[in-house]
Amino acid sequence: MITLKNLAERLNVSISTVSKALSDSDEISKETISRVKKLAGELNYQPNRVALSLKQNETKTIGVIIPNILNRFFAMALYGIQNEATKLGYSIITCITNEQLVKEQESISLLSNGSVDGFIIAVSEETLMSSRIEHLQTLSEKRIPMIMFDRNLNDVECNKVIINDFKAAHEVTNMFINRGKKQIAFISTINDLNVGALRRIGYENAIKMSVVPDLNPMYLFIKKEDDYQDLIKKFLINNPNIDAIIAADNITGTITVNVAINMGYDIPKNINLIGFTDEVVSNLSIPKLSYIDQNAETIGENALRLLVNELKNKDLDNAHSTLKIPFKIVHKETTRSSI
Amino acid sequence: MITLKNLAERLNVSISTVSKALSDSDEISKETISRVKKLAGELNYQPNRVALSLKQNETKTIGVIIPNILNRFFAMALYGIQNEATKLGYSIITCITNEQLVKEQESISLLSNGSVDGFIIAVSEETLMSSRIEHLQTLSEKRIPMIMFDRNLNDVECNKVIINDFKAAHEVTNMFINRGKKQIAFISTINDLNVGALRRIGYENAIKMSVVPDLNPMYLFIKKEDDYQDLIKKFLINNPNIDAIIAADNITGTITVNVAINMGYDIPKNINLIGFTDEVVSNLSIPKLSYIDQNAETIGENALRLLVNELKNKDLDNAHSTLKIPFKIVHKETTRSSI
DNA sequence: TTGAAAGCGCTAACAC
DNA sequence: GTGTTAGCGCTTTCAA
Repeated sequence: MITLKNLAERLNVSISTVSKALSDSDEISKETISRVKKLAGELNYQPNRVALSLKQNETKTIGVIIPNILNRFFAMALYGIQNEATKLGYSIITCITNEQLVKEQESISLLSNGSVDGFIIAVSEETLMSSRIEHLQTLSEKRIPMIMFDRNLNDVECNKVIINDFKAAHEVTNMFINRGKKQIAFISTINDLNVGALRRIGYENAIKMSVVPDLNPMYLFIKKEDDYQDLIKKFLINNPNIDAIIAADNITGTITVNVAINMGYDIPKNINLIGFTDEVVSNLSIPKLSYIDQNAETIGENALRLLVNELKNKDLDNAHSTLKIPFKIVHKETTRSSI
Repeated sequence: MITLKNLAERLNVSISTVSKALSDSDEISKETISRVKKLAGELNYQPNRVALSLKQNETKTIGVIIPNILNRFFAMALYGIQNEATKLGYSIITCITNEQLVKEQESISLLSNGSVDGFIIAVSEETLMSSRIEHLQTLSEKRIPMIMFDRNLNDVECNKVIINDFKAAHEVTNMFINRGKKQIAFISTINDLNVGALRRIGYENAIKMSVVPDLNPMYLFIKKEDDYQDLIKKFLINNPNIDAIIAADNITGTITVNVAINMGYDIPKNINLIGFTDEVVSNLSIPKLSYIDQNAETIGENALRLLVNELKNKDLDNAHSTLKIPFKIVHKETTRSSI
């Protein structure tokens, strides 16, 4: 690793001269500047980031804590965060908590020793369920900025980014009602998560507010360890008149299409279907699954932008708010109007 | 952020005394040690990582460069890397190159200024195709240790981790041959990648070496931008006697099952199918796709372990080698013996 | 048993 | 226009 000192020695000038020359200081003569820059170029000098961080008391690095990288939503959010970070000159240290509170606590504690300037966090399922939030409050106390996204905790004071899950579910439910669907079911593997709950409530609310008579909510709640295909099949057998399904997570929609087709249903003629997922997953079923796009990448980008903003205005003590990113309903084949 | 200096002032001792006390130096009296530790505990002192890094000339951070986080293989590998890193006391800075050479160059250049102690890299498609490897050679010159995995370049001298893709494809092809299959097809969206090529060659080789007469390779090569469902359907129509299929990537296997079922095929009776993918994807089709598990997590873990090993023995100039992680053939429903 | 000082690589206020 | 110095937080050698 080549340092300012190395350059200074070779050029027979002082370290500070080199430093100033490299930053085009007008204290330094044109000639010296070009000599310095020439050598720096030749030797491929790069300022040592660690020394800079120590000096400036900022690392230009952000800690990203996510529960599960195999979940496409988080993977895409991470991609958005990463991209925006690069643009703004930041690096990302990622920690995957695997939905465990302990790992989340460890990661945050590990990184809040000056390793990062701030955090972007989607908390683990365990954290949501247990409401253990001391590790997050510690960050506030230490005045380390943090943004939460997707999995938000009301009791933690910070800026947050989500999509309007309630509205999304509400809207598609109403769409089904307007299409004259009478038995609209709701399938979820994530009822324990707040996003899962919001989607469920949006659905429920639309059903209950409807003026259509005899409209009742129908649920299939699945646990992570269950056999999805099996439970969905049984659910369809037990409820043969279902004519629309909303899948609250990013995978059961696809599985439901496959199961229903396999049972001989004609989709979308017999059943309209929509999931909360994305383009790639949509292509994994025949017919292709319609979906509510959660704009994960946009969520990530916005989370990062908000955080960098906070870092730049650390002195100002702004009030916290929650940014709602618009969702997008993408009609593929499972909601083709059968009229 | 609370520092040694803070502690020293409060305790009316010198900074070095505090430092030594915290590391249980026997130069310091028991009493001082306990006083120091008590206060440090109360104030929740954590040594500043940046200062430590500068002093020790190591960051305990590793740069991980991967092409695409939405690819489950890389996501799982990252998870393995991350986990093992935490165990060994390292952090991970992730860069996603989105399969672009430029981003790969930028990421590496950005991080090779002392930000990380070493790299774990799966190069981008563009890098593979263009064979532009200066940015990787720079790392060797700078003596920054690096491990490559999955996407390996022969011209880059470093330790590498892969699965034996050739053998895996060879083995399943032979399995199909032994089952009496006569028209064994190979579908791939990744023929441009070396893993893709290795799988193809393993398949070809098994076909060619076979003593069964009239056995010929049959290919469907798909481009990323193509409509997968459509091309696969046409392929099946044009080759109605296919009785076995190997899907070289982690997604076309599932799509092929769905397309074939949709066309009225009975699987696995008419066609045996296997993909290079994982458990979760396997569950997205009916019948469930059999697959070759690439042990992505294990690959990641091993890559990290190798790298840390190198970091610990930076002086020793070991020869480089390629570690082959065993694959696992997981028989689900699409290879159920139809006999 | 404790403290002073140097130094990791860098910037910046302040001399000269 | 250039150099000296101090200091970011830490460890470690050497001195007291």
